Amino acid sequence: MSSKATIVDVARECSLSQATVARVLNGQKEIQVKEKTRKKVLSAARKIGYERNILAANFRRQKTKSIAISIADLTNPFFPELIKGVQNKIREYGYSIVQLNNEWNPKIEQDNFKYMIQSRVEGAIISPSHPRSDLKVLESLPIILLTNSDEFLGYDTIANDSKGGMILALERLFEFGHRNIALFMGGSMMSADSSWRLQIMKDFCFNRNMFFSEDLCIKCDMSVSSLESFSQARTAMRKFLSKDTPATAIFASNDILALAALHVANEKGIKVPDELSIIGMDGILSGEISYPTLTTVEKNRSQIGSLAAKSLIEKIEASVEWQTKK
Amino acid sequence: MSSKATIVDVARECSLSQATVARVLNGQKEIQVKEKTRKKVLSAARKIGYERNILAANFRRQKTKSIAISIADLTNPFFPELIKGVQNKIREYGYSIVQLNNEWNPKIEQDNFKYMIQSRVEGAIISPSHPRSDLKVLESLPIILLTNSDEFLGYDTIANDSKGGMILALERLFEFGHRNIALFMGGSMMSADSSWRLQIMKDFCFNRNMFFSEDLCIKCDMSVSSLESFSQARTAMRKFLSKDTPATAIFASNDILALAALHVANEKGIKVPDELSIIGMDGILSGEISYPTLTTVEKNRSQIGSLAAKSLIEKIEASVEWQTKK
DNA sequence: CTTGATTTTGATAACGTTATCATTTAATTA
DNA sequence: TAATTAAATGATAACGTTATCAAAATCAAG
Repeated sequence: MSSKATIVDVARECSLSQATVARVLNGQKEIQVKEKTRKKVLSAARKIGYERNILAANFRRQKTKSIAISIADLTNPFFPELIKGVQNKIREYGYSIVQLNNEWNPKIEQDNFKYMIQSRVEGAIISPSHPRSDLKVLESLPIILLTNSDEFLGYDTIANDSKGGMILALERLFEFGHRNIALFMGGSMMSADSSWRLQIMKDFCFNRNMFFSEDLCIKCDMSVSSLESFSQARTAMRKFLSKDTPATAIFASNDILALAALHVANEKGIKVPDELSIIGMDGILSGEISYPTLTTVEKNRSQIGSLAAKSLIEKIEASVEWQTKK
Repeated sequence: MSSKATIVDVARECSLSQATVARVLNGQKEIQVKEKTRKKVLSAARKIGYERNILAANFRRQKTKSIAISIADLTNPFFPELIKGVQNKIREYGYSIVQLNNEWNPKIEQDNFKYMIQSRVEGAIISPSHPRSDLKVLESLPIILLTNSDEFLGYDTIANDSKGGMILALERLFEFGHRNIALFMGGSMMSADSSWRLQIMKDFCFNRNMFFSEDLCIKCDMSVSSLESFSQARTAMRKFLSKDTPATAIFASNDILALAALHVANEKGIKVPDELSIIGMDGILSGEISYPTLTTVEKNRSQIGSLAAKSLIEKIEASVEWQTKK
């Protein structure tokens, strides 16, 4: 009994055609209806307790006013804030969000992509689970990628300037007198992530006549849960320290790695930053909470999110226009 | 051109009625169709590239095979893992998730509730933004609450045994010889949270002839972002310490508070746990990452999530049966 | 006041599925 | 084999909205 009143009932109630009623109630462009009739319709609708049946509307238009966000792992502290940014922006446009996780599993990721198509989301923001994620199922769907990998050149992409951020961090460390900087890198083995980071490091060292060696690089798989990553990173860090490194500073490509380094330093009694400087990247909560508070290159994740959302919506609306013109 | 083939096209292709085709393709209970015709249908469907139009199906059945999950703030480290638990469980049943945040804002929460109804989710898992959250819009919807507040007595509720956990922590501290235990409590001012915690504390102290005083209680609003909570909690902690407390241990009702206490202790040069024991509750990542690693009463959030999901689905399916019987 | 252009409203056909009931076919029993 | 029951399939009507086009009302201009 609750929400059974339809547009037809409203039409009967106010003695107008259902077409006119629909024009008033579907909230589209407010065109082609007199103020007087609009009011008549609205009051009638309120009177009999009409509520729009979104399912019917979605069906008829074959659209959902929703977008998808595909990420690897919601528990990775990088993502929630990003999603929040998307949500806040998207609300302005009246879209809703379908949030999908793939647990770093390409199979699940593909399933999620298929689900997006089937459920007729109008666009998607995608953080590829790895550099070769297959996006061809989505070819007809407006998408924005969150990545700074070079593997997705044909696509619209939004990401922080990780390269710039990294150089910024290195320069800072250099200023403070560090001449032996270790590079703590994340990214899965499938990832091309490490190569450009390594290159930047090499260039940076070369330009400043600094010592560089592969021995100053620590690698650690990140395509697992954050807690596991943290644990693996600590192991890597312990191994690194056991080799009696000349490094006086560490740049880590993300905060989890940096915090692992910090944790190991603490447990070995190495004073940070006096004996060892550590600088991370992301700006996650755990970094703020740690003691000493982690120095980091802040990525404004919420802003990335809202930017991605904005771009996507624009892309969606543009493609709609294009279709109607055709 | 892509997914335009309908059930009617498939019917034509395999010379069967659309009813039969539907029976095969809608994936419901696999009843009433011969293996031979099933194959015929499936191959025809594959041949012409049929894809089920979920929007049409949703419309016709006035259902979405989806549930909502309403929380205050996704960036609160408590929730992502919980949601993950829900997602994993829900996948088994073929439902999808609509995740809604309210930023601790009752107004937004109400809007979200309305949206749930409008978008015809089949059920909801709700973490009320505060103890007086108004649920009456949802009266016809199967819901499961995530709370241990007494304010929601009529509802199905799932939560960790916070009381038990608290007592466990206090007993542990007692065993280690602590006789002056401070209570660091969160929860918004609207929250009834503090009262039962206080009561437990009083009882605990009374039973063991321990000293108890309101001076051993620290309060801090938690209905803001985690980072802000952390910051406010540090302020509260500093104030507490400035009063030269006899406390040798602190039980905090969640990890953010505990970590704030730990952080302040670190900055004041107070050795944890030698000079001050701190025990938290939740088991968030930041606690694992902090140094020293935070002692805490672990809440299995993923398990709560999957349990809530399971209960909800059962409730949904039960209510469907009930409706069809009627 | 006519005529033509423009705005506003009305009538009605989809959209693709599921649900209901009727019908046919197969299986079971006498 | 006929009669009865059960299983499988077919025909068709919704579901509530939006979209299309036709009709009516309004407005502008001659």
